[in-house]
Amino acid sequence: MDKSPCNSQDAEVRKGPWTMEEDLILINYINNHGEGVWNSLAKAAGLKRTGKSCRLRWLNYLRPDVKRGNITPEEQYLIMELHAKWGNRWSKIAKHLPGRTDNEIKNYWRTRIQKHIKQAETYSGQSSCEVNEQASSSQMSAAAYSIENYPCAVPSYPPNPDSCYPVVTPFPADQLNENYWSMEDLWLLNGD
DNA sequence: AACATTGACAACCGCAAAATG
DNA sequence: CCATTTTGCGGTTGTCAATGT
Repeated sequence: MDKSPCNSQDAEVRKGPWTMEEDLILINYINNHGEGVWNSLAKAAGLKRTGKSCRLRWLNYLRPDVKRGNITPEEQYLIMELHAKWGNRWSKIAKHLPGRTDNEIKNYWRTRIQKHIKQAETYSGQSSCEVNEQASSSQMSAAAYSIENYPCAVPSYPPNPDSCYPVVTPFPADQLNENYWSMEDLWLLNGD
C-alpha cells in the first residue's frame, strides 16, 4: 500500500486506504446530515472519494454499530448454518449477525472456514465434502449444500473444543493492529 | 538476521437491480 | 416507457503483519 495514496495531481478521486482525516470528515458529515445520496454526500463533505467508496467505508468500518474482531463461536456457527442454507449471500447472512458486515463475513469465510473445510476434505478423502468450493457459487440447491455436507467442518453446538472442526482462534482483542486507529479514537475525536 | 510464505483484512471493480427524471 | 444515475452485492486484489525456514 502506497502510503501516499495516489496523489496523481489531485486526480479528483482518491483511492486506497482512508486517512484519519477522511474518516473524521465522513463521520462528522453523516452525524450532521445523515446518510444520503452517496455521490453528493462525498462532494458535499469535501471528500475526494467516490460515493461508492464512502458508502463502503461507512458501512464496513465507520458505522458506530459495527462490531470488530472476535467472531464468537455462536456467530461462527450461525455463519456456517446460513451459508449452508443460502450460499454466498453475504449481505443476507450479515443481516442475521448484528454488527457484522457482509464484507467481514465474506472475508472470514474465505480466509478461515473455507480453508479449513478444504483441509478437512483433503484428510477425509474428499468424498462428501467436495461440494463446497463450487457450491459456494450460490446456485447450488440448499439441500445439496445443506450443513450435513460439512460433517467434518461443523462444530457440534455449543462448539466442542475437541471437535475436528477447527474452531477458529479469535484474534486477540487488541488486534486493532490495522495501520488504523480504533473507532473509539475516532468517535472521541469527533466530539459526539 | 534475512528472506519467503501465509494469513487476515480493507478496499476496489464490475455487474445487476432499483430508483429517478 | 426509456435513459441515466445510484445503490447494493459478490468476487477479487493489494498490502501489511506474522510466522516459518
